[in-house]
Amino acid sequence: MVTLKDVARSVGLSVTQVSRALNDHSDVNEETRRRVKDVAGSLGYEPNISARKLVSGRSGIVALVEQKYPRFTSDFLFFEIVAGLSAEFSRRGMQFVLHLAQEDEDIIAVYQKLIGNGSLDGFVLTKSSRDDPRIAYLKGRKVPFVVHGRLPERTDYPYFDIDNHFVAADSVARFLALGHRRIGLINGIAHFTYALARYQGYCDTLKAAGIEPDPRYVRQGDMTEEFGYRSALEMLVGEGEGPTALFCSNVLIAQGVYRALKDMGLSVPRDVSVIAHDDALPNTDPAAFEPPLSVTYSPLSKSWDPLAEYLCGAIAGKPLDEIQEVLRHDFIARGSVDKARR
Amino acid sequence: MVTLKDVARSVGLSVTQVSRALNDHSDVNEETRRRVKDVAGSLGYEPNISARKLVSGRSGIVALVEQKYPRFTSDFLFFEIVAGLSAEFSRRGMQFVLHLAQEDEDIIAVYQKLIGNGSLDGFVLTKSSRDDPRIAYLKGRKVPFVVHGRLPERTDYPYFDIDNHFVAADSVARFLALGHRRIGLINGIAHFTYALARYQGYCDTLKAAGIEPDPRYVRQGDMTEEFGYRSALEMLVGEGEGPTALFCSNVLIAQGVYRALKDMGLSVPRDVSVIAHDDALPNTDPAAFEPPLSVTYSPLSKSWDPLAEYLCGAIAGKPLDEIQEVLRHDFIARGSVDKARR
DNA sequence: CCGAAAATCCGAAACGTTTCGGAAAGTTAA
DNA sequence: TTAACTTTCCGAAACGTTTCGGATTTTCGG
Repeated sequence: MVTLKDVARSVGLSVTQVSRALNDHSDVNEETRRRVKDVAGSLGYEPNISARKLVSGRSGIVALVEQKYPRFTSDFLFFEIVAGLSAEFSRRGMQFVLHLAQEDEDIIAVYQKLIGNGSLDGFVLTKSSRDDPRIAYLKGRKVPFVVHGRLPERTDYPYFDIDNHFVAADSVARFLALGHRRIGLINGIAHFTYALARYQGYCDTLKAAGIEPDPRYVRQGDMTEEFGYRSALEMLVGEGEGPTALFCSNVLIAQGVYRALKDMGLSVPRDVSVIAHDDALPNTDPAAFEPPLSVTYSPLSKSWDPLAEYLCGAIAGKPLDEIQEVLRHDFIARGSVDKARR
Repeated sequence: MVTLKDVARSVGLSVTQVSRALNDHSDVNEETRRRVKDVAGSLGYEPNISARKLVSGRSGIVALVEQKYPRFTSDFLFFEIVAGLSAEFSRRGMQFVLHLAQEDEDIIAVYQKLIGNGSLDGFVLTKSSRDDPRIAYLKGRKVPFVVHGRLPERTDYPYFDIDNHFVAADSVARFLALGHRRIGLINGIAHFTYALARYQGYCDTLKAAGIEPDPRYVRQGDMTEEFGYRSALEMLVGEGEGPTALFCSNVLIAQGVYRALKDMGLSVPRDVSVIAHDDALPNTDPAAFEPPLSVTYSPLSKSWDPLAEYLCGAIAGKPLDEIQEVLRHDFIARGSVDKARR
């Protein structure tokens, strides 16, 4: 292994000055700096992260901790996250690693251990849930982190999120404007913050229009095609009148909804109008739907850059208001929404 | 952060002795060891891995380095690997992390950097390919690693592999025994060692039976359902006689083959016999095929334990012959194979 | 040409752990 | 009682880096 000492000897300087040169400190001659970097490069020097972390507290490594769950290995959304974040941190000269915790482990204990280990600079948290214990814990230990999502009850930490309340509110408002009164919601699992916010947006907008949300028109669960199919079937098959408009929390659900409607001989948008939220994931193209699906559009892939940026900011000690952001979606009108007929 | 010094002060011993107690060295009183561990536990002490690695060379962290590729986020096989390895290393008190390299990075440079960083104890390599440059490099730098697979031309490193030559040879031999002469192979991408070995097994067995392998009956590519479908179609639709038996390198391919045969009005096993290799991945159950699919059975999930074990062995400096293994598959006969009729 | 300021450099300490060599106390054999 | 072990402990050095404080040289205004 080639160390600072080797470089120093080879370039005829002290270890101190070599370190300062490589780290772009101010008091080193420009010509010297160049020479040092050249020599270090040709020697194949790589700073020993353990040593660096030990003395400076910085390792340049951040982690995403994920706990295994049953659907884990088929959750391609998750790997989209890993790939995206990895690229962004890499671009910033940092290392991003995935630490997979076991199903039976206490997640807080895992963080505790990793922090105690002292080789990470910070964490990215995804899938924030109501009363997320991780946030309270990390905040308490003063470890830098950034959250993909945000909690309704506290926001004193770095985060990047889309305006999920508005995602649902916007869609519902559009339905209302077209005369729909029986509007349904097929949402994600209730304890995730994004699902919660969408549910709130859904309820608030209906209430503001003088409509009491009807629990028969609301389903919350795993956002799969199958779940969308089942939910739509249940809502429309039961006695009483089914919804004339449906908001789906992702495109997969909408896929299931389309299939269910087809199976029942109903048509989009004549019988039922549909809007879905589109994360712009690969393998799902709402424009290819028949008819093309109108969406609230907010590519997940736009999150990786700010998430990385804000975590780096948090590590660098930036003030909170510079490392928080809520983004609004775009609405893309296609052919799946029409005025109410029933 | 609570350090060894804190524990030492709290328990009234020297830092040295506390360290030795926690690491189960011999020259510490049993009663003392217990006391030390109690105190360390109640103080929430976690050894600082950076410091440990610096002095002892051991961090307890191993990594899997994967380079991004187009299908990455939908490659659930890969995440099966990550999940499996993670669990096994965790069980051994080690940490397993995933480092995702970018598409445009030179993979050797990535390893070079990670090694220079000096915070990892070793690597797991998957998807070994012909003349895999990673193996030569790691071997040269004397960094511990274990390979999932093995190279035909060199085997002087720790590995775990199944007998891929025999996987194909066994299947082909069974076809031959039933009178088949025109036997096809739908394989994985040619430069991966497992695909290469299976191709060899396929050719060798045919030749031993006096049959010259016919390139029209061989396809090598991405192991997807689509690829299986296309390949079967091409082989059977072209002029001349198509194969009467097909060996598929995984169950997805076989799925495609079944669909192609159905589309062409051919039946399994009357018109074409089919055997596939079954890694026993979730979401694919060969017994549920119509007719049930006969397979060479070798669950991928059995690899994680030996891979972890052998990498730990390599780190501990065990001799090579204790950390190499080639496993043979089981053949499971179901309803997709019959004697040749054409 | 002098003194001060700026530019450039360096030695030594520190981070938290493991380990080497040895010390002190207790035990056993003669 | 003494010599030789055993058992149990400890001080100090080392790993490779960053950083604090100061030292040395160069530059420049007057």
